[in-house]
Amino acid sequence: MRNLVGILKSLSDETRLRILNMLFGRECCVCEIIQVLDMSQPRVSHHLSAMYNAGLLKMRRQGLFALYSIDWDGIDANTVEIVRSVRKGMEQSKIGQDDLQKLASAERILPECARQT
Amino acid sequence: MRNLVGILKSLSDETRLRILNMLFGRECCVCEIIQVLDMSQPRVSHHLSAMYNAGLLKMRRQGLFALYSIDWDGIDANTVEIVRSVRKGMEQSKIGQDDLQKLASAERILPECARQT
DNA sequence: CAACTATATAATAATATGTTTATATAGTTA
DNA sequence: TAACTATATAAACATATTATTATATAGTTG
Repeated sequence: MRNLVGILKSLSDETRLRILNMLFGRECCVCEIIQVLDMSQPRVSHHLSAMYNAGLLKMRRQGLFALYSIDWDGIDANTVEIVRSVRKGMEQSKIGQDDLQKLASAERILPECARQT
Repeated sequence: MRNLVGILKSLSDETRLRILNMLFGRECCVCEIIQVLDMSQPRVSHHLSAMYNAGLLKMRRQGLFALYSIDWDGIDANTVEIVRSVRKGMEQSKIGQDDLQKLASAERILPECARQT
């Protein structure tokens, strides 16, 4: 049950639901999430850590990039159902739809890096 | 989506999951919940209000008693699924099982009232 | 290896949430 | 209606969560 509370806690935040929504579609790197949400890097990293620590996400490195995705194999059946419900909820929301739209054109570089190219 | 966050927030607390678990079985009055959880009356009332305000619970009065129950008709399909998952999670937990056991022998009187009988 | 990039972490400040204590209210009963 | 009971609410305090700012680290490239 402690675990269940932990999962629910890690999901009870708007920013985290938006991140999760992005990850339903595909693996994302931190800078893509930063661009879509238009939030500071530490803020995004912090929320990713929270979901990672709750056991919701997994991460792999690709060079400098940290690629996050949903850890479908690591979560139990109950959690899967909760996460699926969140997905449905986000699909119906304007902000969730907009985020996915933006994600489609996001790039794996920070705005600053883009300037220097 | 705001609503979804609200639902998840109202569920991301151990005490509230325990209360919800009790309400899966049947309508409960506040003093029964107080007895089972062994918590102060304002504390229990506060958590009930939180779930009530989130739209998860409904309440009816029976004399002095306030009877709370899950508002199955008031919550949307997605929320129903989340709540069902919570139920499964609680069924598997020791504390959830113990609470239901205690609830079976709880009475609609506060310990203080009992003494005076 | 020096400079750089993407990300993480620590420290701090801001905000929200939960708990307790005290008090109010709605309904009951003598 | 006065005393009582079950519950709600408000105020004050304690704790937890989130955001920001600053700094560290891991990996890359010249």
